[in-house]
Amino acid sequence: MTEQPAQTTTAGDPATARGEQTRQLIRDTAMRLFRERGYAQTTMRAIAQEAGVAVGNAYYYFGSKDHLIQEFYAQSQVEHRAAAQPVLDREEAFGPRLAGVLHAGIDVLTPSHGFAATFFKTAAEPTSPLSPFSAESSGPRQAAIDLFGEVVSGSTAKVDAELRPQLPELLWLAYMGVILYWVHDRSPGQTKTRQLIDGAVPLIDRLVALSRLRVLRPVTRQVLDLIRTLRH
Amino acid sequence: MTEQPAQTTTAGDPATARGEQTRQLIRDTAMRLFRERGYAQTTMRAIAQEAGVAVGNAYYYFGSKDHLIQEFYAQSQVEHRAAAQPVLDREEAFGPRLAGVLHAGIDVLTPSHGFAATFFKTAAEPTSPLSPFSAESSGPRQAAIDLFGEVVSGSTAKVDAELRPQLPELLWLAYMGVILYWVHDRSPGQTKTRQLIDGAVPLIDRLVALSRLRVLRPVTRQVLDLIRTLRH
DNA sequence: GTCGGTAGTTGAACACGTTCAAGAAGGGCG
DNA sequence: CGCCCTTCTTGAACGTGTTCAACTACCGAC
Repeated sequence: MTEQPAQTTTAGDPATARGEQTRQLIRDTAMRLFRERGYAQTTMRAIAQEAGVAVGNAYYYFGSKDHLIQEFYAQSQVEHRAAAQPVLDREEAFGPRLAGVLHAGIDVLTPSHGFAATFFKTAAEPTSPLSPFSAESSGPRQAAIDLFGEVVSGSTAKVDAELRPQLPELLWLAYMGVILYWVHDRSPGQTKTRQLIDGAVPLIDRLVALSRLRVLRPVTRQVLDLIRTLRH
Repeated sequence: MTEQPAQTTTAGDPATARGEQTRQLIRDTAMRLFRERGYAQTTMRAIAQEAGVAVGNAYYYFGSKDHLIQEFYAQSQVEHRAAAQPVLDREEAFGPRLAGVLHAGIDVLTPSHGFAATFFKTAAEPTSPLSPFSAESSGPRQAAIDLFGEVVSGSTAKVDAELRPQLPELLWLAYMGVILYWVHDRSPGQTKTRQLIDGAVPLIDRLVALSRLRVLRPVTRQVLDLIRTLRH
């Protein structure tokens, strides 16, 4: 129990929060138990007990059990960004960049497939702050969209001028689609999801290239108008 | 309490189930309360009390609170089929048929938008029997796919021979996408969803027509191969 | 040092979904 | 009528997520 002997503000940490250690302790314990037992099988009492705090204390830092998921969400986004860096440094063509970033996302999530699947249920609820479309998720979401922005901007691909500003968000949406498939993917090692990425990327690549063609201009515009309308 | 005076096997009903009345009573009560208060706010105790039975009795007929949703699911499918009939009788062209059937689906769901939204959360969980992709849902799902089969088969559209067998399921998938959007649609009267349908149908229509073009044949095949791979 | 206020912590209590052992109701058969 | 078996029904009890009034630890101000 009595660890952290003198506290001494572990150097560098701003004086912001006294209970920051507790917060991280609870978060890390929860993540570990989620991975070990799954989301539903991990009780708040178990988290509290393993972390050595009272159950009410967990609720001081996290509004609900679901909010612990958001923590996972944010953490995964950061890991995804890091895992994508080598790809962004190495690749120049649009297709390989996109494929690399998508694969990197799945790489990061793979160890959590078992419990991440069940948690996406909560993310799907529109009213939940956990929804990837919700205001509460706007931080990680924007970071993810920016990542796909880098996929485009750093590439040699020539993109239709009207499509360009929408493309990062569209790619993020495609990524959400990949994750939705991944969540339901019961093939060993989620091989099918990898096939989905490798199959879909060339199509997206071709589609993006085609969007500049004179003859397809009306269709491109029609699609973009529709998307603009549907955004809130 | 003491209604249904003599029982007398209300003529026509097969002698199958003694408690069929109770089952329907619980189901109807649950649906009403879901609509009135929302899913989360409706407790099993409330359902039982309003139906005039014990709480355990509800569990005799429905494995869980979630299973009551499946009842709603099946019921909606039947209503959708009925609402689509006039469209299928009236329209001949592929586009209007598809648009009509999609609109009919949303028509049926609209009164339940408030609570249906929150329930789709459960449907999104892959391990749940409620998932539209699950084995338990295969009945309603196949019925829905067949409905889109009628959209195609009854139309004057000429469809690529390779695409033809996959098309009904693809259209159903698109319908699932529409519902996903509808669930998140907070515009008054879900107007945006209607715009989505009206905007997407011409695109789908055009895409289906284009699939027959010689030059696009490789792409069509590539897409179809991918889809075949990804199906389980 | 002590006072006061904020931040952090506690665990009992609540409402909920769900389970289950016990019983009641119904009907076929001798 | 009495028996037995299946179907149906009951409500108390369990484990869960969550709340909250009370308490403690810390820290700056005087």
